[in-house]
Amino acid sequence: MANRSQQFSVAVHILCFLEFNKNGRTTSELLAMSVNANPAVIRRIMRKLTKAGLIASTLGTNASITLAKPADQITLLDVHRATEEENREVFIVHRGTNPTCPVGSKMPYLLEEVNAQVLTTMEKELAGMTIGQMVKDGIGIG
Amino acid sequence: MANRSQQFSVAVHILCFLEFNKNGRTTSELLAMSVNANPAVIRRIMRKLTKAGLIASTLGTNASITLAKPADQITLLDVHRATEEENREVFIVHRGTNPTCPVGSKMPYLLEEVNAQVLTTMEKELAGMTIGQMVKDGIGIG
DNA sequence: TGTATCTGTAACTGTTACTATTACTTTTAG
DNA sequence: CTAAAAGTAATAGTAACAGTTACAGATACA
Repeated sequence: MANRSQQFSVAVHILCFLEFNKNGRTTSELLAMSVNANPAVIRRIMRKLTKAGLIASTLGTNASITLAKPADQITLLDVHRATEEENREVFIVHRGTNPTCPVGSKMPYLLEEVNAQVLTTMEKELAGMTIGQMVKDGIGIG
Repeated sequence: MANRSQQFSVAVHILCFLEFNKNGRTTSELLAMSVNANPAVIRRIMRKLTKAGLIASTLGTNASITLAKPADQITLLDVHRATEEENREVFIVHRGTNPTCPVGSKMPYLLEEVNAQVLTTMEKELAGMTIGQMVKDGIGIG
């Protein structure tokens, strides 16, 4: 498949952590410890989640990070779109084909069609899963 | 998504070309011209397709490459499994999480479950598409 | 039987995209 | 005013892939 980033994984992790720890204060450093990554990496992904309206954060000494809406209303499709917006390919469509060849000239279009179909199916699947479910079923209410 | 390789794309291209040109002789150099890539790249992918029983090739002066079975019986799932066998992740599962954290210790397993579900759905979709269809509908019989 | 052609394969290089890291700015509670 | 934490940018390190070169192995054909 097409993208080699763990941003989706880490984003789901962040959101699950926020739900799990909703009664405590969560900082990027705390998240970094749970994910086992650099705080700057966490903040880089947070930026996307904030832009997508999934989390909110405050600044200053007692700064904290929280979910921007109930965990049951955050689907994995929301997370996927937030982190992989630029990358809409399930597999990389090779576009540098030979335009003078009857096959080569049509392949990119055909592959784009295949990709679109698969992506749609995949997104439908992701839309049925929520952060709330994952925490309830997989981690338990903290 | 998880893999940044165009091998699936090129593999589909190769198979479509073989079906389209089934009355002519196809060489790796001809394929390389259509794909617009180095013949060695073509042969690298051919190796996987041969191993998967999708194509057959002969050696020597009049060597040629052919489909090993009717194009209607080659699904995109076959192609996907042939090229992405080692890469069973739709997104990269981050496994280096903190094992002493109640969230971090469970995330890899939870993400693997999500991945398995999405992958299954995706594979079902790919199983419904064949090389035969693509050539018939998208390129036309040569 | 020798030679040309083409696949099979291995090794190396270049490129690209991602994570890790560092450092600095901005904001806000006390 | 100071400390703590998010926001952000720039750089370095790393890993995976495509591109390339080179050569070995097989076979048709003269």
